[in-house]
Amino acid sequence: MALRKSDVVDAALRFLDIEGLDQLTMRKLGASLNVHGGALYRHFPNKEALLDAVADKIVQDMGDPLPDSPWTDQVEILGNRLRTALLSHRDGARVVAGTFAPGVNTIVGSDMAVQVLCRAGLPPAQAGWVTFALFYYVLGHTIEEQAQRQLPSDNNWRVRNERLDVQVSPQFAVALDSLWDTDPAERFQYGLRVFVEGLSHLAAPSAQQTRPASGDATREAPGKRGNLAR
Amino acid sequence: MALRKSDVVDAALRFLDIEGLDQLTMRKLGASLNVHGGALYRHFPNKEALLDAVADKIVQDMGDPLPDSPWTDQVEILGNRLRTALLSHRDGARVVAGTFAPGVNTIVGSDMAVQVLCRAGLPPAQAGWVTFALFYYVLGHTIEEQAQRQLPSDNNWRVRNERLDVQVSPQFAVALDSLWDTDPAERFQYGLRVFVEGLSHLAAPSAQQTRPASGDATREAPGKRGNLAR
DNA sequence: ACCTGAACACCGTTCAAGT
DNA sequence: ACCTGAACACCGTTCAAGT
Repeated sequence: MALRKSDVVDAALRFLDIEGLDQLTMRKLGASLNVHGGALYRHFPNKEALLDAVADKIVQDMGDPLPDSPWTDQVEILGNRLRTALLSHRDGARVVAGTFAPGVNTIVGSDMAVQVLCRAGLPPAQAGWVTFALFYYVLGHTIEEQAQRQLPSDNNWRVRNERLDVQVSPQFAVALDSLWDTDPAERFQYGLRVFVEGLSHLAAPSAQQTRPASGDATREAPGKRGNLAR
Repeated sequence: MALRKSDVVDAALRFLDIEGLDQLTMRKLGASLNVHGGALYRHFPNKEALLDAVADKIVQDMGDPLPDSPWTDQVEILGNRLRTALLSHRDGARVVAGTFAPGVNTIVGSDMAVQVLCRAGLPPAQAGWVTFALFYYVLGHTIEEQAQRQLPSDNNWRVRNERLDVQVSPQFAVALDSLWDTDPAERFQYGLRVFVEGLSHLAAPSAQQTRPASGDATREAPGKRGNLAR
């Protein structure tokens, strides 16, 4: 039979979809390949390395060529691409979040994001920081999506919140409800757009400096955007 | 002696600072309280509930009153406050990220963020989405900060990247270096500002509509998602 | 009510021995 | 080279029994 690394990764992905990350143990994964758990250590030094390989396979399409669109669209495409990749396997987001050592696909994808952001006018260092920021947003959002998807419907924030008997503002109550009533994709899109909107103002020299680029946040003169308060 | 819940939480926080999350087991935590591991189940139904309580204690100051500043500053203050709270205990970010059931302090803090964003002009639902987006960013950034802090210096992305022998762009190489050369606080601040900048343009009706406020992102660039549609 | 002692049902990982 | 079988050193959790 002679198992290959890729066989183990494929089996792990299949196992993930059926049983979920919490059930994925070396013994059970081995059993799904008609092999003892210990045998997997011929192919991976430990479970972490195995999951790193699984994570990198999950994000394998991130580096696909981008359409020749405005950079704002390209950033949104990358964000959506990552979300789609994470959602395409059960607990995919948690697996990728737990990655310790980035793999080839992760690096290629990040590189692509950095380049898009540089073309948008960001210095390379800042492009890197922003790439991570976007990554964190997508990961966090998708982890929550996948957690919510597997939750019994009587076990949500709203209910918990009531049980804890905390006084919350009416706005917060509405906000909480919207987490359960609104399509996750729409929520995701909104956050992504906020980010891109901020970038388009900080990255473009012409539109820059509506606020100081650095310095103490508390220093700024009040009232600049006071007209928004209602 | 008669242990209280708060004694256990305090001991867990102390244990965390000394040994880290990976070493925190029920047996060892019990031992640090001169008690067997099983005894902790008189105070918490399971380890998860215990860690939830620890997480909520970590973010206990989030709801402190905010200065009467512009909402942009208030958002940045909340972000910095959360980061500071997470950094104040070893593996604090990972503990909070693993929270299943939000506690009182988490709810109060979120509520505060939602209200700030509503005053900025966002509808409550969107304010909630944005609050989560900010939360994800801070968590992700801080988890990475704390991971980096505990890493041997020969074990970073740059080195890994070379070992994997992936071709990366010169911009990406610079970006990677900056992750190790730049003060994490500065990187954090930058991402926060991008976010706030985006908000200040999406939340204010007057400054809005530099891009469509809603709609399908795919609409602007036809065919771009063909590779994602599985 | 709170804790001990001991067990149950697992883990990840290692390694001599087989093929 | 790859896998088995069995062990090692742990886990979280439960529960009768003690105090």
